[in-house]
Amino acid sequence: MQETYDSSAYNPSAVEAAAQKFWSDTRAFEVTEDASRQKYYCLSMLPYPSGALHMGHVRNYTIGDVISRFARMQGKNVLQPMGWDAFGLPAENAAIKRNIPPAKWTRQNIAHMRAQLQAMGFAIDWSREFATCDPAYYVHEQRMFVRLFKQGMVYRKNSVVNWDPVDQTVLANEQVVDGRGWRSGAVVEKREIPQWFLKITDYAQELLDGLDRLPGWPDAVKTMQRNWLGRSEGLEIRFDVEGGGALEVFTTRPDTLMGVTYLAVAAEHPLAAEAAKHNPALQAFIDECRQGGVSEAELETREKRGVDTGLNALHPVTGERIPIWIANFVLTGYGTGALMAVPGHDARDWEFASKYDLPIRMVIVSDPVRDAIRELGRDADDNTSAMSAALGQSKPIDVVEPVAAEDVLVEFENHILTEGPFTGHGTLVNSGDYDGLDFRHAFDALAKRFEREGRGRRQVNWRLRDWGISRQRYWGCPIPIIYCATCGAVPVPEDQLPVKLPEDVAFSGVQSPLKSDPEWRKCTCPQCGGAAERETDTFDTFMESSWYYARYTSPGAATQLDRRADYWLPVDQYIGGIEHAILHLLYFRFYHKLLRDAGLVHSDEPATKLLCQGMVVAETYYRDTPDGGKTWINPADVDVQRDEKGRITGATLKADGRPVSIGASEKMSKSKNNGVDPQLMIDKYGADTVRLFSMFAAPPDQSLEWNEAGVEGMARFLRRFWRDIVAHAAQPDHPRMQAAAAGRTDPLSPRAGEAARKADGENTRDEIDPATLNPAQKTLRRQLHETIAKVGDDIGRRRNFNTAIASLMELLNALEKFTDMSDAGRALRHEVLEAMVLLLNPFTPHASHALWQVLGHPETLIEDLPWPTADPAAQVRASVTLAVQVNGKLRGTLDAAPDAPREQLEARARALPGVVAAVGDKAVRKVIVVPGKIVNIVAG
RNA sequence: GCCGAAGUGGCGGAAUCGGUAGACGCAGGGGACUCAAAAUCCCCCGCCCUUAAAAGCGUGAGGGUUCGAGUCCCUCCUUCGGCACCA
Repeated sequence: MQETYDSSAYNPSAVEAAAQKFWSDTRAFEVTEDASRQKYYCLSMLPYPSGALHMGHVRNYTIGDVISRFARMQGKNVLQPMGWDAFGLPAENAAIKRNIPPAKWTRQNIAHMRAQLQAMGFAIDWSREFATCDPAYYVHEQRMFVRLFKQGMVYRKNSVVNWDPVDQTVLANEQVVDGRGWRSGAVVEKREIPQWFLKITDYAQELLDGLDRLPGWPDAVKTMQRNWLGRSEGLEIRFDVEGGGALEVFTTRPDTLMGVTYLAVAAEHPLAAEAAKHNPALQAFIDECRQGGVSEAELETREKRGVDTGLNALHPVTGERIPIWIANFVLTGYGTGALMAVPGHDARDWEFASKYDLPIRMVIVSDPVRDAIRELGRDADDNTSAMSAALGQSKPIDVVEPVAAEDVLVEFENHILTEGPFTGHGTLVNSGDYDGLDFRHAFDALAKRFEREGRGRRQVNWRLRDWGISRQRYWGCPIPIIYCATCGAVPVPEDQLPVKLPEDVAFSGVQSPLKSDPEWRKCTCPQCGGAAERETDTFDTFMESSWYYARYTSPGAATQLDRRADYWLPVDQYIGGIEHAILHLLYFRFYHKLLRDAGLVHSDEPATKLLCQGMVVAETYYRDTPDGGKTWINPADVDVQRDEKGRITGATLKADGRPVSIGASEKMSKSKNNGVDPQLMIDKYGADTVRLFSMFAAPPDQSLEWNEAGVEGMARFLRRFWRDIVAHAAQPDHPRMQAAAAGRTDPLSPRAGEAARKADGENTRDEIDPATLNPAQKTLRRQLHETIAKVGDDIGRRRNFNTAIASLMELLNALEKFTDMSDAGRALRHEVLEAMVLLLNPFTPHASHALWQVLGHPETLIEDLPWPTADPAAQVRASVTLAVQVNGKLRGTLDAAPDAPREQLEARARALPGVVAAVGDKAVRKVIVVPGKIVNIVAG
């Protein structure tokens, strides 16, 4: 490479262009399978091409890039691919707003965002790139669907959606705001339509068990998935309905059966419709329940309400009549759509019963209450309590303090009736033959009884529901199904796939072009040859994002995957936002098992390690508007005022100098106008500075607050580092620079090279001899090797990039204080700077690419250089500082050899003036010595 | 409502296994350099009391365990993420 920039001052745009050109010219990051090397597949969640890169993307892909480059410097064969999650709702919205076909809008966005990713310098193998809207991609998805259809893994059933009665269209949950359509403002209705489902519940147990074999996944994600899957063991019990019919309910608490005081069914339950036939008030309530959206958050936060149907069920044990209510919190499609309510021992049932004055019956008692009852029951003559009698008490003995025991019981009962339910496990009371049993025994006894009577059975229930994959939208992958009047739903034959989505469409309204075009759907039945119609629904976009990771391994394959997948899979490190903890990551795991069962992959889980990064937030500023709203002002347009201690006292708009209000730090968004455009930051500071700040400002799993002053701090650090290296390399007689030049083959531009080329290079290749170093040199060298160890550990094991960068800053601070210009001093400085260039490379690859050359090396791919190794010998300390405490409070410190004996440490600690003063004339009762850490003297 | 996280100086954060709370950076104060500014460099910087030294207080709130708690346990508060059709 000839001189293209002046190396004396740091010029990010020239440095970055040169490095990127080198990577691109040498195809540095294109990889192939190599059985001789350890593979490393580092994957970041693929972006939705929304138009431009946002800070969340920058953060996500920088994390992936740091891990990828680090892994490659450790000698691994690293794959880091990129693609586009191209189908989805925003393209349809853009189409309506801008009058541009979704396909065109999407592909324009991809082109722009690809260029932005390249400007960030990510080490991506671009040869594997694809967009999920490419027919060459989704054809395999359609084939897989047909395969699953034939296996019986797919079925069609009615399911409820948000219906906008004005726009006559199905709305996404996101498009329902306060129960109304976002565009029309009409009150949304629930509507049932037939949809396709994938039997993810067949894999529920495996998805649950698999979590235990994912040590590299965050516990929070695994817990959320466990709870989402929601395995519960219980009984399904049939309640006969008075006058005919029956209701099936599922309960995990059969032990509370005798406490059932009402049953509740969903408004959509057939029994509700039956009861409402002659009851207008009931019908009105059912109609009311139809209003509003279908999201669980909306249903669960709604006020719990219900109406008595007037129908009664018969208790399966006592035959007692139990009222049946319709309740708006009973979800149809979960379990049986009906439940038994036990207000004494369930919080929601209790709330409902209190509101509608339904009876509350206590049938489970805690252990202390049980003991009190037994105490009372010892004297059966004096005791008429049904509960204690029921507990099977026998031998009458004198009760020492009957009043105290009675009080416990009364208090417990009162608490349930007035304060709230007892929801724990305990002992059954008021339960006839089952009195005195615990949860397990009651469960078993009732299960046996109902199984014998044919009235119920043990059952495992899951909260997880099957995956509804139909969407009533245009911009998605067409579902390859043909509807024939005689043959029913028939999958499209293999040789007719893909069913291509027409891309050149007018999309101005709310109706899908697939549905409004009478021609597209016309076809013939593959079975009988008669006239038939295509499915006009498309797949949920989670379908595409569930297997893209596997397709990256087999670019261009005619089949969905080929043998190359076996080399790369599973993913070694997956990185994405925590917002995907449940849905995407569960579908991703599910799909991998489907691929496995089709023989396409040979592992059980798609990714061994997972990192969920936090959001990118920024401060918000606003002014109140006369109509009570707020005008949000971008942080870039605001000046902040501070007092002499640096505290913020106010903010003003740059344009008019008048005050603006300061809001909270929130996720960057259009609505709060607090987004910072990564492109502006790259243009102003360079990609390396942007990368460095986004890794330094917070650990990856926490939210990151964007702060431009902080970005300037990173730019300062890089300029200092640059300047120090240039100054060091400019010393014409530098011994190590000569050594570096000796091994060099091509001419280099930086002026360090000029000096280096003049040197003869002889007698200069010696390593530093640690034995001859003076104390200051030893200290710096120790810090260097401690830093090497820490940076590797922080990146590789802890994934704490912020502390890795902090330790590199500390090392540079120490180096700048090290002014030793002897040969040994300069050689040591050279060792430090070379190591720092390599250690910083994952974060600032462009600067490292250039500075490596300034240090006298030929232009090379730094990722192919070995990661520095820490020398344990260099890290040995002659002495350590121990904290000395008296009663846990710090009273002094002392320096001692790391292996100093306990007695010596104790004696020296007790002699410290601060310790003497704190102990005073108190007796020393105990001394705790933790070698290398602390001495704590317990006195008093 | 349910599930999962997080709360530490003026700010972002550090403290990795229960062992000196505040590394590193930002902001701020003081100084050097400069005709001046920018850039750069040096010093200070948790709160409180104080001339100073020293003491005291301090990790959202309240309890607990421990020689010792930011870290472990219990209760509560606040904020954030998810809740199946946003991606």
